Amino acid sequence: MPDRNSLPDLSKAEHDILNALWRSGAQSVREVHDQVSQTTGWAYTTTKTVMDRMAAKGLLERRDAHGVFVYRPLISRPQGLAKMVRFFTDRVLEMDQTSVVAMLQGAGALSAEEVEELTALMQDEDENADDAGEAKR
Amino acid sequence: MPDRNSLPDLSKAEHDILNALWRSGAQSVREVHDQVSQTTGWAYTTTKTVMDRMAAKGLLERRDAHGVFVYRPLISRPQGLAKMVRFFTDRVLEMDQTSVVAMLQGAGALSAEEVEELTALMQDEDENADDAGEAKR
DNA sequence: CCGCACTATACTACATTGTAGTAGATAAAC
DNA sequence: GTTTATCTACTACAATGTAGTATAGTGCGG
Repeated sequence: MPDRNSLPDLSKAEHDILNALWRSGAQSVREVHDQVSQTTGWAYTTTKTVMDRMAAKGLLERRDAHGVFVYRPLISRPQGLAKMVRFFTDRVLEMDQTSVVAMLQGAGALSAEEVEELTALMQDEDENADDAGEAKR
Repeated sequence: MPDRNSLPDLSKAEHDILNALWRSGAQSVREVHDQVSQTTGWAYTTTKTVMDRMAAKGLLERRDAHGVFVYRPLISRPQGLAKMVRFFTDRVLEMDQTSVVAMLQGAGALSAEEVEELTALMQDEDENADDAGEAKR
């Protein structure tokens, strides 16, 4: 498997960027910015900075398309969601994740395949027993 | 109303601390640390630093109890949850919040009163029309 | 009584993230 | 070709994540 292992722990800003990319595919900073600025209110350079840092970290792939850089997400939505859903259920709500996943499915927030992938990922993590203290990121 | 207005935007670490306090009431750094370190793996001083910063920001009240400082949360769980649930539904999942709130209720993650308070808070925010661009924090 | 060990508290430190401004390079428009 | 709009790169600074070190009480073994 090419994936190092252990999903990335995404920040809020990173989620916003990824959402735009997951929604509409690979895009330039400008295109992403036009989407996220609506909800975030960010300056254009903020979007740019976050995206570049993400590319540097290997979260996005940056490619020159006729003079302009286009960014492509290197992780799938379920992969990105896993940690966040995990944090949300375990640490914010202190509840079992099954209800949440069930809800996602019911509400149509994720496609059937996405739900399946997400479920598998979260299960993996359980097995990896990433209990406290070890291996931060 | 004593509350300035607009709920705080809590970080993940802050949520962890607050959860311990909401769960077991006002506690010393040591007591909180014994709880959160299990899931976070933090060093004692990390817990301390975060809690002190929260006190400085007015999220916690710090009081000397016979030589040891005891911290008390200054916001309720629904207040703390509001922004996070909001972010989660709007930005991470891009879905309507009603399903989420319904699920919280169903799964017993929140008490009936908490759900009610949370619902009211999120509604307020909607009305306050805190749309993009203005008044960050 | 006195110094030692333990704990609490305070200060300092350094990396990452949040959020952006400014300068230089290009390309498009006159 | 000079001006103008973009894109990209570099820089900046505050907040957060994560902790180490230094100092001050405090109770214990002697």
